[in-house]
Amino acid sequence: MEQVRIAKVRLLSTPKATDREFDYLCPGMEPVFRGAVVKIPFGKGNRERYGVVTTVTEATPEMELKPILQVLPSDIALTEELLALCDHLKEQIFCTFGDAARAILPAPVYRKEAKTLRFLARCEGVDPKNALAGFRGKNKEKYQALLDYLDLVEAAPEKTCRELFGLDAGTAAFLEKKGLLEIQQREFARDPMESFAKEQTKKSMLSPGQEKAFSLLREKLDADKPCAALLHGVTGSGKTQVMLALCDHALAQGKTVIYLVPEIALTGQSARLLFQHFGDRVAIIHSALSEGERRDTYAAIRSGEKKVVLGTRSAVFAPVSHLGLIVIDEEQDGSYKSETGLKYHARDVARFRCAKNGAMLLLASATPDIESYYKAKSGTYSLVTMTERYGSATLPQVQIIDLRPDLRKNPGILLGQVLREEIRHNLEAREQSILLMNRRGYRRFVSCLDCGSVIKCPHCSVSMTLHNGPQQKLSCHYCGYAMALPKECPECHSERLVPHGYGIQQLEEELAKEFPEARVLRLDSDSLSGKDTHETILEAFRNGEADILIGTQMVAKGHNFPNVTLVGIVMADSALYLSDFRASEHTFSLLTQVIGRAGRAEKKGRALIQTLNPRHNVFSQAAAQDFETFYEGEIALRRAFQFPPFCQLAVFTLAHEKEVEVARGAQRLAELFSRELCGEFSDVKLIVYGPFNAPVYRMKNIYRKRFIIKYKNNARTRAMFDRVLTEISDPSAGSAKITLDIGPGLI
DNA sequence: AGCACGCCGACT
DNA sequence: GTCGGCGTGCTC
Repeated sequence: MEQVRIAKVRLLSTPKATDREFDYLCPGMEPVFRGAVVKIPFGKGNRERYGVVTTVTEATPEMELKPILQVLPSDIALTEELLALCDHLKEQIFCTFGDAARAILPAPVYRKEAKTLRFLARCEGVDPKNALAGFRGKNKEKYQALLDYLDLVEAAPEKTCRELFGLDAGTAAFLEKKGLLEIQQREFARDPMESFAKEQTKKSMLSPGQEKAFSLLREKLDADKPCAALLHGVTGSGKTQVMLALCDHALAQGKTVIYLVPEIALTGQSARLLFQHFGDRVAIIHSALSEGERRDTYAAIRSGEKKVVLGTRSAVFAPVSHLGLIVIDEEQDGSYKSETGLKYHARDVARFRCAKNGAMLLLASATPDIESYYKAKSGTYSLVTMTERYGSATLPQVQIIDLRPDLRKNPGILLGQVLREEIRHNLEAREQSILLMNRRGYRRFVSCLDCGSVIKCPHCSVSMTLHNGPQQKLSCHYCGYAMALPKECPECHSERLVPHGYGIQQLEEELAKEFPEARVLRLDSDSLSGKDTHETILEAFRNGEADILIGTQMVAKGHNFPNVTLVGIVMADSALYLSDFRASEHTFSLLTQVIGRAGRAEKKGRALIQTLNPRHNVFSQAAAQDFETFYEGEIALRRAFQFPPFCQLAVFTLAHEKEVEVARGAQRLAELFSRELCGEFSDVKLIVYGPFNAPVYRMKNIYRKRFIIKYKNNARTRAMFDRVLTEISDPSAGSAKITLDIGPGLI
């Protein structure tokens, strides 16, 4: 037998069972090399699939091999470092090699779909009430539900409609032919950075405090060894200038830089400043890029044309060479953990890449993640602290207000006496105010006065949220299903349906009643529509077009409003009531950030925290911006109750549309855990909690149960997880789908 | 995951 | 009758 060139190929899109190497014949002419992306025939139908070459050998094939069809341009190919990253992610988060490779590669490499997205929309002049009069058959009800839904929401992505109403592939086309709905091709969003001027801003001088932090960090960077540092600075201490100076220093040494920002910040003012600072050298990566733009950006980074990559968490995969520095700004932000698809944490990917490249990882925050701060305290990271506010800005004066006396006088009120007076004062002084309302716990729902039932989403186990608009509408926060507010109770046909709970609309109404002359802007996901984006609303507020800005978390993040002198937190407790072990941490971080919005310029700021629980330490600690004390209390709790950083957390979730299948899978998984822990893996130390119903047990018609595991991350534990995952995927264990989330953001 | 092949219930 | 539903088994 003759020797031929054989490439070992791993598929880009594949389940666990085929996440291995397949042998293919190399074509005669084109060079095939490790890391190359190739198109190959796969399966009985020889369908074209994409894969990554891991090895090329000369050998005598033992069986008939199929040939590689095409080798993609070499500017796509994965570098050694990125190949190693794929292996690392497979090992650490139990994804497939291909899952990791797809997170790195731009989508057009492995998918050739249009850039458009299919939407279903209602047809002008179609009355859903009698549109289906001539129809018979079992699907009539589904079609009716779809048409009613489209009538209410105007248009929705086809995928959503299919999930909600269980439609099959041909239905949309069928109904379109009947003239009952319209199929639209919509473009993905445009690049929000396109309009940003590309002029470079002048460099600002560093203050003595900034200079000190900068030289400490520069020293670490210049050592050219893998290292990590945490830059902890109070809000307004000017961390950004320090980090930019460090980026400039790295660039001057011929190194490249990845600069990560939280999801919500990328369209904001601060991102624009970064963009302008780096000018032509920067490539920007975010979710709104079209696929073509993504491909071009990838090539520009890979070729070395762009030396800086600015973006949200996925930018951590950017194919830079000569990586010298990865910056993670607001490192405690939850958006660095991906909760869908590939469930990675950008910080972990960054640590791996820095270690491989002898680069520096720089984490920055005013309120670091407890786990990061622990690493800094215990020497894993260098800790650099900035304690002074930059320029003449001073910390706002903070009052903690007990709202209970106000509530006794006026049940249901949102603005207490003190906050009202402060708002009035600001209106008279022509200064601006921000009111923050935490979204969680602030939702309106509808229940029946007679039978007491709450109107629930037919696809999810949650109550529907009431929205006031031109028409009163109920919508589901989890699947997007919407319906008109019914006239009568679906259970008992009583007409006494009443709204409960408070929404941001109640706050708007209270303000309108108390301060009819005040101009109020609202920023939350409901208020965003075609022309009103985050950025336009914030810009309008910054320009003084309103006196009061009310909103959710969005108002707290990194915006600089020189004329804002009052910040009110309407109900500071709401995030504390979550069952998550990070609830205090998130509350501290949110309060600290929003308090920092007041009085950034020359004017002295005030902040008011309204609460039902004024003696809770987190409020006084956030008021004093005393992270150190907060941390000491929090880490003691984590140690006592064995939470991260003293152990790792993982969540196994079983999902299926049939409840019995989920129960069966959960029982089987429980058996597997106890079998392995008593048998082959008896040396593994871990604690299994569960099964529990997921916080939203049924979502989009899928039931979910889960297990929470506390464990130590080592090769033995990972081997055990792998064993359990393999066994549960066996058909005899049932058909429930299993997913594993390592280091969940929220539990 | 796709995609073949293969065996049963509704007409869209 | 036949189109299309999804169960089962395989992929160099």
